[in-house]
Amino acid sequence: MKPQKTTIHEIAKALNTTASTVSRALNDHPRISKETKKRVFEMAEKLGYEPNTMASSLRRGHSKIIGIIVPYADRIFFSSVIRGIEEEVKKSGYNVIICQSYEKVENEEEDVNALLSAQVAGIIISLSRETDSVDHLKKVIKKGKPLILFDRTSDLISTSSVVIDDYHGAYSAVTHLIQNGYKRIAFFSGNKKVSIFKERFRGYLAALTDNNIPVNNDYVIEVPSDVDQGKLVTEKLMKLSKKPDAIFSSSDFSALGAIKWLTQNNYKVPEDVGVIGFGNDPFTQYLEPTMTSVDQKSKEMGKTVAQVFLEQISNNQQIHRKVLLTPELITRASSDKIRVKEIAV
Amino acid sequence: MKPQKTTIHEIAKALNTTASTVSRALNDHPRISKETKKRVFEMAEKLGYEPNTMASSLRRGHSKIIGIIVPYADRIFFSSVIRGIEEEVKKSGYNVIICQSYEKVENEEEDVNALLSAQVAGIIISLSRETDSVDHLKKVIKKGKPLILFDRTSDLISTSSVVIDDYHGAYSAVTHLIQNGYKRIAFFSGNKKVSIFKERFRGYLAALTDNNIPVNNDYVIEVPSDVDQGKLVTEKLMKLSKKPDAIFSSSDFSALGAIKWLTQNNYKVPEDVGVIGFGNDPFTQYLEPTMTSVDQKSKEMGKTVAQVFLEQISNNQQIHRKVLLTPELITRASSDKIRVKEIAV
DNA sequence: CTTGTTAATGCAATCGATTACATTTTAATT
DNA sequence: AATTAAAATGTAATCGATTGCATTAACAAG
Repeated sequence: MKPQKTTIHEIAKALNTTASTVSRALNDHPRISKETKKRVFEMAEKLGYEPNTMASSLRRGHSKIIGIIVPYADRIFFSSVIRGIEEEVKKSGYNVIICQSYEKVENEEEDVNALLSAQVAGIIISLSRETDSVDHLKKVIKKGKPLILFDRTSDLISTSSVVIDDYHGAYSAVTHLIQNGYKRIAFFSGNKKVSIFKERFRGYLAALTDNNIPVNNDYVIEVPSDVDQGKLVTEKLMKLSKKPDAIFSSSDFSALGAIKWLTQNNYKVPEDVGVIGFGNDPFTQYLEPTMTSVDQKSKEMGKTVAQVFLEQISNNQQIHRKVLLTPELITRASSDKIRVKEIAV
Repeated sequence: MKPQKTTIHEIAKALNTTASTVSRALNDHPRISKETKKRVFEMAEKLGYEPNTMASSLRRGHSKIIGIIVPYADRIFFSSVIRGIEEEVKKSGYNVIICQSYEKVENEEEDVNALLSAQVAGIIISLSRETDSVDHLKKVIKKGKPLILFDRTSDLISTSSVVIDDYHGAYSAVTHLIQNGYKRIAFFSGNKKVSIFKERFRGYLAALTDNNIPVNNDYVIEVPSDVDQGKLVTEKLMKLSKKPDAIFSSSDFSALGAIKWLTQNNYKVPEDVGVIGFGNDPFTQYLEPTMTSVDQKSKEMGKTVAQVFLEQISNNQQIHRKVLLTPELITRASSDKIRVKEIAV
């Protein structure tokens, strides 16, 4: 009852030839005659041969498996990127191993080690929030394997990366608010030490400046990505003598908190206060009002990451590519003062 | 600049011993002296040794990688199960490879083959909608490897599975509606050929019957899991001479459609019509009103699947376990007529 | 001092496939 | 028919770790 396995040796024996010939035939080696190839394939089929990729990887020195490390696999952004990667690399015969860091560097290190031990072809990673040392990543490069960072990157290491243009995303969101007649625009920032939030802040400032709107420091607040925190901060903002008339948030969740607090306190969104989030989480389209948000192009990001990886693999030199994807502002009701006005007229 | 690699042979050479001793020392073999072990570990550390799990898997005949096949990796239910699995099996040193079937049997077959070729330790799968033949799954069992189905299972194959008790989930949802005073309860079903929807329908019927509420066939409708379809069907329902006063939907999305249509047409939820969805998608908690839904225990399901897998691996016999998880009704505003009344008083 | 016993280590085959380097076969040329 | 080039296949080492079966060393008992 033991699982019988067919190897190239059985095929060889059955055909009265050798494993090397069988191997070459299966790999369509030019030095093997057409008839032999045909016989080999037929016998392989007949014996139910299934290649052992592990053995071949061991010999070849590299597998067709890519390691992906993300903080959490069930966050829509990450799962969407993962989907994009898998979809793309599958075409070239690669599979993906998923590891989760749970936002801990230690886990990241362990994962990198496990993946390298498993002889992955390369590693794709979105760093945990607390990752400040990158020695474990350097190890990947030292082994001569492609390392690609996405979304959460680091300046401490020189390698390929794919991120969205956070500056541009913020800039276009704020510009959109201004064009819709909002003037006192607050900004919910994430931790400004993190590059993506730094960039979004820069975009916010630039949009204001370019439109000759003075920056009000009371309007710039660090808010964790969380509904309740969003509510809290909104409440504080709306107690200012000079209330903001719009909020641009670095996170969909704190933006949601803002909308919730505002509507519960009889402010109308978008008429009284416009709101824009960041991330374009699926829930944004189901809210009332529907929420304008900056889409992070997660699937496209996955696809791009995959392409960079494949490119890196084929020219096996360590060429570092930095790809900047342009995020897309998805305009919905929460920021659309103009249309609301028109309809009212 | 080639990536230098340390193998047990280098360690052996450095210590003037042999690879077998090193191997045994690293694996804490009882026949190796304490001093030797210590020397080996120190040298391994010094030389930056990293095991090649591929080589060891090849020799041992099995790897520490589990294959997971799901229709789409970015659906919250699946990504959540995946997270649960990864979290659990990581403790035992396993990694997971993710494959997507995109709801196609052909892809499923290809994935199974690729995974088997990669010598995975076992396969965990949620079937694609159209999977009616299961030969590719039988192959897994024939190879003597654990096969575990979750959520979307099949009667055509005898193996372990983990699903939620859909009957119970529906039963408790409908009972909850009845207890809240609703009497004319409509049911949005999925395709009733699919077992999970069949079960939910059974639960719906049983709850009505047990409470002496007659079943009205006009109230039972097949609706694709889709917001717009939900709206459409709701409109039809509300045009009946005897309008329903509650809707229990097999899907959060069609339930959302119902809520949207109702509120847009001046029906109050939950006062005029109660609504309950199925799935407890994250968006349900952000709606206005927040939506009651049956939680599918996705993370727990992942954890359970992982445990069944590990159990199967250790007693390497093919014991088939069928686990039925109890879903949880998450009551929120959309079905809570009573509380709304009390607050009004 | 020989024999027996146990502990510690070494030897060599093995997992399944690949590949550099022969060797043999076939076909072409003189 | 002999020579030679080209085509097809075979031999054996290799990838890195594991493991059954010796072998050696150390020590105790007779």
